[in-house]
Amino acid sequence: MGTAEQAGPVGAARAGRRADRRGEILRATMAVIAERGYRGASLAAVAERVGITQQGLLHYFPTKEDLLIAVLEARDEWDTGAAGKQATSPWPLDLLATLIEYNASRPGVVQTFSALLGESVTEGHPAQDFFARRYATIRTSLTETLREEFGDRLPGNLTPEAVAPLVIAVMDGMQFQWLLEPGEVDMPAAFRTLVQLLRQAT
Amino acid sequence: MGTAEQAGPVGAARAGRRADRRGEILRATMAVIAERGYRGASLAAVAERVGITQQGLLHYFPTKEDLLIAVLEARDEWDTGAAGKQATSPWPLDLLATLIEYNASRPGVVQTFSALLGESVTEGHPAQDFFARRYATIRTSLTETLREEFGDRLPGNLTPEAVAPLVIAVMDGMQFQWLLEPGEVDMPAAFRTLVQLLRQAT
DNA sequence: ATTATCTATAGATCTATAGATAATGC
DNA sequence: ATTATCTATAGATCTATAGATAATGC
Repeated sequence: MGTAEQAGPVGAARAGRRADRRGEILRATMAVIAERGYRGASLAAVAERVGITQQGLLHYFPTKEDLLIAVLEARDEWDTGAAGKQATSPWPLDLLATLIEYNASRPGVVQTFSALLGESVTEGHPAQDFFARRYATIRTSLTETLREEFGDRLPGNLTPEAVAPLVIAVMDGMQFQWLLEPGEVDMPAAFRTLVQLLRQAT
Repeated sequence: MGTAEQAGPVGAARAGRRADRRGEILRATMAVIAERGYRGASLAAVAERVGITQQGLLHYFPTKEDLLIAVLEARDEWDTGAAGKQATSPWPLDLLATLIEYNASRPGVVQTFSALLGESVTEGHPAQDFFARRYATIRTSLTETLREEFGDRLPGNLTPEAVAPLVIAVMDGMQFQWLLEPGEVDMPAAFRTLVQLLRQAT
């Protein structure tokens, strides 16, 4: 969902006031989550950033959890949108490398989702489902990618199924090292290193 | 946990009542952090688990942050202790694989530190230094390990320096996938897959 | 009318301080 | 004496509900 446009006035006013405000709130929420995590993010802090009161914010998102859900949905749309309009089409490794370079230029977004990922392993966290589903989807898609590029066997006689979770782990794990010591690690280079490791002759 | 030995009889009472109590508190703290993260962990929840009041707890650790620091110090000791008494001696890859198998049998501990790692990327989190230092140390040590096993060049003509961060990223990243979907991923197997990838002939 | 915000506030928590009381160790 | 805990409480927050008021769209 997300696009709740009653909009559709005369010309076509992009998204409507309400949708604009919602977008503004979502961006503020992501920023506050990056700074303090979801549990540490207060509605008041988000509202202040938008320039309204905490109660005004609840007019758009009735509960704090609704706000988080909306952030996760926006991410879902971004993911599938960036995947070239087809949620199912697997990304070639080189395109993934490009995505990682893009991420490296947006530390704020990386921080928001790394913080959420970390929190999501705690009991009853509302983002648990999101990340579990996301991993399942990405593992499947990446397995397909690897099979297309390498066939049924990769170097070391490994299967695409076995290697896919590794590739994902490298992407996630590097984000933490990079966020903590941006000067010490080169996230895109690390991914290229992995690709090089995979592509060498058997 | 569970064993709350006030033991310490005549002979030489291993650690003393106070030290026992502190240990008990630290274990309770780790459990609560695993459930709710550090920011979400309340002193009252930790105290309740120990069976004292929140004010009683502050007798042992004057502030909440002191409590976290103590948990991180305990982890530091565990790390260097497990490293065979020598903080500097690098672990061979096969020993690392064993460590990961051990971790796979202790989801609680993994969850505590994964949650902390995630939180640590948020602004001013008190565990930031701990994880930054830890990564720096592990990267150095693992680089040495790789150099000992492979020399200056790994498959794909890669350097030990370039590969070390990857290996760490795999370990961290796999923990998140495993915590979120324990049935779907095999953490020790993933690490063995990585080792296999590294060890194949060039 | 509907939508966007605001003021007021209830009801929970949370961390930390102050000071009392009971138990333990010399 | 020192150590372990407790009761009482200050002072901040936090989320969410209730209800008023102003602005916008037909």
